Amino acid sequence: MNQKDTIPASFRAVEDKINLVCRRIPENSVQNVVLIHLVKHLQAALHSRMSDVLREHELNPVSFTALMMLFSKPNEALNPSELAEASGESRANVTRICDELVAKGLLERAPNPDDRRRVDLRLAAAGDDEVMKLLPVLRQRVHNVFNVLEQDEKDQLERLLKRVLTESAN
Amino acid sequence: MNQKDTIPASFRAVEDKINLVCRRIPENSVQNVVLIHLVKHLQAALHSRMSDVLREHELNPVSFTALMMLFSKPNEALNPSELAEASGESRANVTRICDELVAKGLLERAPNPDDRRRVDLRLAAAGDDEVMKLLPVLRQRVHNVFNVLEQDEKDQLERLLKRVLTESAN
DNA sequence: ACAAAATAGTACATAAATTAACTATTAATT
DNA sequence: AATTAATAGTTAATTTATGTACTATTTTGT
Repeated sequence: MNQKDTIPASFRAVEDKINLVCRRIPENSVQNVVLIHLVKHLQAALHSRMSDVLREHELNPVSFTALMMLFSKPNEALNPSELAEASGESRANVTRICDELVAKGLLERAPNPDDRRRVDLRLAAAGDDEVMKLLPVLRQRVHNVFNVLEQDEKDQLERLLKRVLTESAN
Repeated sequence: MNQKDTIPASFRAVEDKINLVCRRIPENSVQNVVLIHLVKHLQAALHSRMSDVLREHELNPVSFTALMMLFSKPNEALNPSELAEASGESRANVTRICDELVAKGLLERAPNPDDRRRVDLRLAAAGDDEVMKLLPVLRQRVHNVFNVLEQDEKDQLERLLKRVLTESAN
């Protein structure tokens, strides 16, 4: 059976048009363009699922990721530059997100004792609770979509994505 | 050799923290969370690369995608709902993007003769030219990042992404 | 034939993110 | 020691996107 049949109907419209575009300009690789759009659509679907869960808690995927990254090291601070790198956001965006999370009582900022350029960020107890509460729901409603794949397929997907990311991130 | 070594340094920070999070809540699958973040980071890297090319032409990835989808069928109109589906954007966003593209002279709107709810969208000649000009540059600077993979690896990546997208898009 | 449901597209208030510039501070260079 | 370069974080203007509600129109159901 052609595995390519198992795609959402909405992506078929995307793929059909990419096929036609690449007929008009044959030097393009249909497959490369399809892959780009697959990544975009999958990211949007994952983002949407996360948003649906987090909206009720007045959070969004970016602010939740920030909390989760701080949750990883409850006894250490991160600074905004580290958080920017860990969450894939710009430093300006991290400032904005931290403003919101501090206002919600989920995160605490403090001056760094050793370097006055730096700010120490720590999860507040309420933030820790929020992550504890939300991660199981996210596992059910978002993370588990990957369980449609077998273990060896997940391993392969991870390797392939990492190689493309390495190539594209410089 | 461990293929997982070939990741950008910036993603190592992500993966390290995900590992620590999943030590605190062991029911989570490190790999599923890693996969979600891989997709997010890859999408951001691809988006950034596209933006770098398109910015000089006062376009962005979403407006270019709209042009490209119309470019696929130069002799037929699309309506905003079809374009929304083809580009993975909301109908409200498509209205906004079309406003911009009409203002730039790259796209034309007309009433649909058969159905007064509908609008016909067509590429203007200038839009056609823009796509012709930009696709080769995008191929060089964006699409070709996937050429780090062998053909069978691209096939596998496509299949796996489609299966996860099918699972997550409903 | 008429009413109800659904679709199409837009408007607008609000949310989210980017970009460039800035000040303060530390690190590196001379 | 002094100067230059780099880093850290923020600000604010601008860009991009969402969510909800709306009107107009067509389709569906009775």
